[in-house]
Amino acid sequence: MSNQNGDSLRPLRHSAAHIMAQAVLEVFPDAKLGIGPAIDDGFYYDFELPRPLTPDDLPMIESHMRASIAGKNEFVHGELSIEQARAKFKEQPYKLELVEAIARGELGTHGESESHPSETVSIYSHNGFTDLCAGPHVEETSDVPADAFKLMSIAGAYWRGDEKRPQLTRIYGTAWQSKKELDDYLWRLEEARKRDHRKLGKELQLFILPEEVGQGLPVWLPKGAQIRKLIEDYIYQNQVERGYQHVYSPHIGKKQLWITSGHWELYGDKMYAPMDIDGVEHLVKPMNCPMHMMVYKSQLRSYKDLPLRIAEIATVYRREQSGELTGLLRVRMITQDDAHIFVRPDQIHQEFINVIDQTLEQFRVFGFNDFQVTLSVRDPQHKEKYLGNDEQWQSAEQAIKRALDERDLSYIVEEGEAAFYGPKADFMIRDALGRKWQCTTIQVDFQLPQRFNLEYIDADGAAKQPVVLHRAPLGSMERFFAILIEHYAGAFPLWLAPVQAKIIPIADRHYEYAREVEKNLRAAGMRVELDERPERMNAKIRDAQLMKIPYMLVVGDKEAAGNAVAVRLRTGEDLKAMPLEQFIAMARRLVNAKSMELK
RNA sequence: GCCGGCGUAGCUCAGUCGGUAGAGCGUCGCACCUGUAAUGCGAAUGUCAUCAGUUCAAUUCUGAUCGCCGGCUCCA
Repeated sequence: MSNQNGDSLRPLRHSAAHIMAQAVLEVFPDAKLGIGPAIDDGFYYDFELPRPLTPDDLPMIESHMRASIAGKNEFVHGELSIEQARAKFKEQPYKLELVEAIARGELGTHGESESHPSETVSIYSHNGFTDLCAGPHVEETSDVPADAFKLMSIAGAYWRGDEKRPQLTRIYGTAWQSKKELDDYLWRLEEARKRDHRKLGKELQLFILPEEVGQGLPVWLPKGAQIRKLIEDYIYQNQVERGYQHVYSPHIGKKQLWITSGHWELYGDKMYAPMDIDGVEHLVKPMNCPMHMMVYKSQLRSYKDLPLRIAEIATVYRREQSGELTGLLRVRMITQDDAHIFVRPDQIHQEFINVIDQTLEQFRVFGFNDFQVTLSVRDPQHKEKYLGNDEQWQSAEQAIKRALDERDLSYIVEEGEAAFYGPKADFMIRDALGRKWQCTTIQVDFQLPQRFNLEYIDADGAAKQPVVLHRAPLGSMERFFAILIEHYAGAFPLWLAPVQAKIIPIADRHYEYAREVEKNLRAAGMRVELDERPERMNAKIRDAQLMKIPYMLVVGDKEAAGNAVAVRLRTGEDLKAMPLEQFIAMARRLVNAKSMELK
């Protein structure tokens, strides 16, 4: 979770990490130290320990930390030559590795982002403990308030993020200026957990992930499926208005399709094992690209046909690592709002703008205004890793940059993060717990047109190669739905609410009128349910409230007499009785406007 | 996949220092007929994740398996 204090809290968190490292060394004198940076909401430190750590060990480490804090020891900054550092950290193999990396210029030496070979390393010492550290730190240990830090969890983390290196024990902690800030932070975490899509998905009966079906394979329950259908209908309509043509394609196909596309070689390990069908290997489709290439090739294309926009809300299957699966955010069945746009090189820029506009429009409709854009470009040092010539890359990267600039989007450029087939722009959204997830991707592709021999006949009569734009504005239905649930905390706007209104008769004698109301609202296109359980009105209101249903329509003697409904909003507001026709008109207006409001 | 934690009724959870388990909600039945967040009474409900081992006896101890949760880029 980011916050404005992030930077000012860095020294405090850095120091807390150091105090923790010393505490761990007091408990485990043989521990080997990895790294211990300050992070968004706290700090961590990686250790190689003689035995596995359990959460029960944390209070003991915390109490060592408190003792250290009470000692009021100064943090002293120093510099060592590489030689001195090698001697100083000779018992600490991980630190030594970092010293060598700094000497070679693979790591920044003083916190700067660029790195270059260095003659010296920066160190900090307190109370006889010296650590390799760029800093900054607080003045003394007691500047870390003893009641404003907490060790949160233990995790495994590969040394320098590399699966092939040893796995160290990571201890996560959080640290703040005051106990109140810590309590606020813990409270925010608690609130975030309340809107976790996995919890709400269960409570609101939106989806399940049955063990019997398999990991990462969701089953959408009626209410969740209703919402998804509404999202898909919106996407479909929006795309038709923007000149897209929708297609359907098979869920399996010959393996050769993905060999041709190059995906098999790169992502073969993430695909489900090929199946033999009459002696020919087939794959469950891991991406749609080849299918849409077939659509393009189904006839000879003219330059006048471009851009040709081929869309499909299509499900693909990918074998994501089991440990990476998270609710609906990371699944093995992925339904993309996919499309491939075939353009002439001179159309890349305009079409990129079109897709950006489409993405922003769609996000806005769903109530999102806060995301982070990254532009992934080629690593200029290793141009050989990418397909396509300099001119193509430069013009494509420039086209994307100009498009982002023209739409006033700030973005981070990530060199070397481009796909091998072309540059891309990604949009990230945060979930309730502050984790960032990629939704949108817009990619330029020079490779597929070549691999599939795509052509169009240009104005001069010559056959030329189109460029393909891959794009998925919302990303996947699964991930987007998860983020949507958390964004609204389950209280969906009227146009998306699976049940828009609950009809609540007060007594048995009102059932007949209640059924009439139900019939009229259904006829008016509303999604309504009638609560006919033998419960009291109060209980029915409570249950509708817990299901976050936008409207509760109470009907009793008065309403039956006046062909009315008493409208209660899920916000608790009472709109009092109004004629049924008036309620329908209000709801219809709000749905058509895709409004977030309920009145 | 790897490290750590967890796995008890549909849901949320308690419990058994080894003697085959309980609450609330939900479900079902009966009564109540109610005006804006839980009416009362009664009933049913579990291979205590799975499989093996130790034991007279395992839901409890041990091991394996499956699943879930947190973590595995963020500048020593």
